[in-house]
Amino acid sequence: MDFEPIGVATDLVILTVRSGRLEVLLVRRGIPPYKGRLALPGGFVRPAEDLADAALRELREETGLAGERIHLEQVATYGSPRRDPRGRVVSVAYLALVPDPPSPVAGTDAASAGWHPVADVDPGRLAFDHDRILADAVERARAKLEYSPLATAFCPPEFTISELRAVYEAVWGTALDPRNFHRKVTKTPDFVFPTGETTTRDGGRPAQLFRPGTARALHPPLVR
Amino acid sequence: MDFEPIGVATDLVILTVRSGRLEVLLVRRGIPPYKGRLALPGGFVRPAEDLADAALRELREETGLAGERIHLEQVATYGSPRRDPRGRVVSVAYLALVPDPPSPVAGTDAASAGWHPVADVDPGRLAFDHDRILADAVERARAKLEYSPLATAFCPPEFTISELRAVYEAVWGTALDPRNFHRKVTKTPDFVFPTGETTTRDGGRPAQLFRPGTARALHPPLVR
DNA sequence: GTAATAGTGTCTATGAGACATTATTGA
DNA sequence: TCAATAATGTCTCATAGACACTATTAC
Repeated sequence: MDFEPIGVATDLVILTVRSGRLEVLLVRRGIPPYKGRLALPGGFVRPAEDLADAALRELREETGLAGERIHLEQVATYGSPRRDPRGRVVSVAYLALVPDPPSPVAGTDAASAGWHPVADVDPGRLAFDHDRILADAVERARAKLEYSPLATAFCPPEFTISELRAVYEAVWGTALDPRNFHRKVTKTPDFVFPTGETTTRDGGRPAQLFRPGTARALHPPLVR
Repeated sequence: MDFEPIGVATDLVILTVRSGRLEVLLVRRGIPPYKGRLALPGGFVRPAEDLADAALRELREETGLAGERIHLEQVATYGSPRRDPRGRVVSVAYLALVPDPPSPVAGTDAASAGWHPVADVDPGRLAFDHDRILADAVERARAKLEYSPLATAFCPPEFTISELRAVYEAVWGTALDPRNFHRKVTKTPDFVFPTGETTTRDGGRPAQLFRPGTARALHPPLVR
């Protein structure tokens, strides 16, 4: 077979919502190139490893989270010849959404990993082309909230409509009308299912608890 | 740098609309594996070549079309360890939309390349995992017609509203009301711009000619 | 009681779909 | 004349957004 070997890596954009803000997991690089700079977690794909498995492995190494409660999807592949000064590396970027509070960051790179508000990540501060990758992944997440039940991936297994709304407000950066939001979510078929339980953890009148529904797309979509 | 070399290729899903049908360009493989089977055009990325440039090069080799009038976008990357029996190959799939009638298929692989109605491509007939790649790309095209002005990429430089509607009907496989379609398209800001010219090539009363507008997204979206 | 949040009801403007009607060409 | 397609207008129903109002807890 006639081909030039190229390094294939995966980079992860791991997002969560904490205290009303959209945050991303970044690691501080301990070795050149870009030593000392913040970067997305990632690494090379192993010889017999599927791309998604490589992303899941990185996710586990960085957060200690296993796959069940995690939404993981491919975003895009970045392959400019000069994106890595060490040589030709093509990187497949994945987007992961984890509930708040995520398991404490643990694993081999634990010391250098931490959560950063997406709004505080200045352009040009990240290593490689990770600014672009982060921007593309965040835009993907924002767009998918409209027509998919993705927002529940940011929530604990059981959540209130208010908590779900807080996810939308954090990701979109806009305020939503609580009453219209409640009506739209509960009227969208199979978006969320009531558990029958209630909670007062948000204060005020007890709120119904819901679990993620079976819908894979929202009809009609929620609009920004 | 510590990585296992992996072959990186691009595969193209080149779509057009001909005589009211959505068609895809396929090549018949002359060598193993999958000798004699239909496949998407594609090839390995060169050492100093960007991914999109590799896709453009393949497009030019297969269709003789240069880049200006062509819509090209990345769809997804496929990297199952066993997707190519010859060894580990990761393929970045691109979607290309070309106007009808496209330039005659020419180039090195000309003899084996031809247009096939997407509806006639039976599952399991294509080489490698190209069935899946084709399905993903077609679904991407269908979805993007709703909220982007992408359909104009299937049209000649100047087109009528009827011709644009024929694109939607071919890609979506549904009939649309000509009157409501006309109203929605012409009312969507910057979707299409009138040239001031008319044509009678579709028969009947002369129709205004339009060029693609400057909009990058449609507000509101056209719905299927 | 007050404060806070949950949840329901109502009004209105907008937009989508159905479809009538008129306009302009070729044969 | 008729046939064909283009383009505009009208009607109705559904829904999104604004917001009044009631419900249920903690203090």
